[in-house]
Amino acid sequence: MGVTRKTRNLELVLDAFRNAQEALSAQLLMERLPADVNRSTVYRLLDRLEDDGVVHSFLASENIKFYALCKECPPSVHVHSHAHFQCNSCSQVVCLEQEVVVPTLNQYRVDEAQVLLKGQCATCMR
Amino acid sequence: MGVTRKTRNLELVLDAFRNAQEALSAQLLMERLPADVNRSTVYRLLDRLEDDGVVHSFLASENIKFYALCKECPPSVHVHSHAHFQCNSCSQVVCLEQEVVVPTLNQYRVDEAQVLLKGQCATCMR
DNA sequence: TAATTAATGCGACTGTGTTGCAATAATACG
DNA sequence: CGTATTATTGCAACACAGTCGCATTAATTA
Repeated sequence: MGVTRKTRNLELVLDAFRNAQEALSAQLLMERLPADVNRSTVYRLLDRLEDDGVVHSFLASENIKFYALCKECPPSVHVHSHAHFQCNSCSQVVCLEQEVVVPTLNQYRVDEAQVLLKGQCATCMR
Repeated sequence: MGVTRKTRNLELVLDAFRNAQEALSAQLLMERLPADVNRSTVYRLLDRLEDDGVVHSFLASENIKFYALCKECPPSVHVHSHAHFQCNSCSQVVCLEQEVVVPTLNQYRVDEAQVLLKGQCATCMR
């Protein structure tokens, strides 16, 4: 079950995502929120927002879960096979536009694909 | 720096991987080792084996790192863009043969691609 | 065989994320 | 508006993967 009540914390989290160009981990998100927002609350909000299809999540380096707003995802076909890029130097994560061609497998039914590309971002390359 | 000495624990770990059809997390690996093999030792062996290019690692669900033997990877071009599949029901992880077509990006230099496909394996589908 | 040093075991410690529970506050309804 | 309902919150404790320092053990070297 997802978000049903409009609370201060919910608004703060949504604003943080709207203002962010990149994907955010719970940790990064909390750094952008007032210090008095509870850690558990943040995790619970992220869960609910994901249930509602408002954000999607994926794992990046160091076993850190990142979240980003779902922009052009048709909620019906909510598969998220688009790729994410993480810079090995600054650790920043961005959502890419590209959909990834998921190989067809005859032994498995693929419901979801997580693609994380890693390398150097433009800023860290120069 | 990687593995240099041939120890009992090293042999046990390598045997476990050779006998496994699927990829193993540190946890799963430890279940297949004698109980007296220390947890830290397992993690350190995995690190060394990865440094040496003997195994490769990737993240699966629940923030768990999985490891598998590198079979046909040319050590020179050690990029590991091949996909992995994880069953949402039994959580088993396998290495797939398929290489994934990595999209070319002009703003980023991609050094590595991690592709995790999720769904149902043949056993869990019936 | 002795010296060197990689590997190990242990225990304590991170850091991410979860949970139970009581208190608080957003909504629904009269 | 005032009250009842219940979603949300804060807190503290917890779970778990993985790391680290350090003293001990054991594989290799000479």
